Amino acid sequence: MARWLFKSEPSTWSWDQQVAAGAEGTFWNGVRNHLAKQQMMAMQVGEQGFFYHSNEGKAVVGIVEVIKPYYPDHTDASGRFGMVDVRAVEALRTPVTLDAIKAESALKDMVLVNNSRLSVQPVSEAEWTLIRRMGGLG
DNA sequence: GCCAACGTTGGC
DNA sequence: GCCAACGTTGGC
Repeated sequence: MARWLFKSEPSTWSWDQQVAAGAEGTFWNGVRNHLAKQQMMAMQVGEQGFFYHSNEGKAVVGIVEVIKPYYPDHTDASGRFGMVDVRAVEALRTPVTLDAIKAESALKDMVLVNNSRLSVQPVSEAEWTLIRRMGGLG
């Protein structure tokens, strides 16, 4: 099972809105980057990812699950990009900030640290486990 | 197909 | 609000 990280600006789409979308979830539209697209194409239903607030907050705040595999993004006029559907699984007890991630040497190779502009990223199993623990989840 | 110009993202 | 990094566009 691969692990992922989804980035969103709270002013565009926040964790609270994701939670409010409930079990039906929502589509993760708006990705216009081929590297991010490739991550989404690799996603399987049931795989989980972190929900990260960029700009404001700058922290991992929750966990989402992929509930629909890659399909065309109707908001992309060019027809080149697609999206997946995700639903909120649970919030971290305490958000794990970018500062905390950068301060943790075991996380120095995270894509979030090295390619901060990529909006959908792969996360290793070790990174997944550690950030979950830092966020107060067993 | 190269590369300069431009636009966008996101940390600071 | 600034600006570096990066991706994309478009002229050649």
